[in-house]
Amino acid sequence: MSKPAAMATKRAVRGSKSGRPIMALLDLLGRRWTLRIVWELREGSLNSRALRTACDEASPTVLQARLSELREAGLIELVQGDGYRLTGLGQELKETFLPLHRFAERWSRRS
Amino acid sequence: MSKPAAMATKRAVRGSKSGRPIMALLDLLGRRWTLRIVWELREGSLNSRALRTACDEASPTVLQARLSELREAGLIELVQGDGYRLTGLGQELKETFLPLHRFAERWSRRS
DNA sequence: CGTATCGCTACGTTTATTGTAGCACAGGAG
DNA sequence: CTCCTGTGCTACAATAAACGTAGCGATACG
Repeated sequence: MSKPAAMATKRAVRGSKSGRPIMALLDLLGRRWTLRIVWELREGSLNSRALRTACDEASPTVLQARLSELREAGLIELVQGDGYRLTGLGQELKETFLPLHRFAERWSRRS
Repeated sequence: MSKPAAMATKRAVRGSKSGRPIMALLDLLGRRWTLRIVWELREGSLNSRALRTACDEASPTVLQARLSELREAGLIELVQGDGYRLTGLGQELKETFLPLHRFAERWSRRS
């Protein structure tokens, strides 16, 4: 019980010295597996095990860390018996990312 | 020529085992400073020093690494006498991110 | 030449991530 | 009740990534 999982209480995200929300957001999303987690939850909820499988068996240590951060950020939530899922805010973020899918296709065909 | 330049040409990005472009893209963007660099270049070109200043004095080591990766990915380019700037593809990516700015404002007002 | 700026790199220290193992807790049989 | 099974989550040593400081070679200008 060394870490109550919510000890940070919205601690300033790394690199967000400017105080601008966009910087804090870019910093949060610029951590390993964060974007991936949001992406994998785009179609519905996944429990922690399924999420781990979806994320190429990422180590549970960092995965739990990211899940805690995303929960603190109010982007995902843990629902009993249903696993993790995007919150309303998370859904909005997801919508922002959907065009990324199409872009990735064009990008993969770069010369 | 310390950089072999042989590794160029679209080397597999970390975590892109699936081969899906979106995974490679999410992985590329999920590295420290990558999103930030694209963001800082959204309004025009910046040389390496100015970019470093814009990115909260991030260490040049990782900054150069990200710039190399982004150049390999064809998202940015280095123009003599003008510094780094987004390529056409990079501009497309930027367009995808613009809604993120507005979202960040809503997100920062979360309860 | 001396100076200045550019893109970029070396290298030792600090921080983040990985991989393996396992915990506490909650249900559902038997 | 006890024995399973699955869940969210954590410990901990090893590895990889990022940091911070310093400085390189090349170029340009006086």
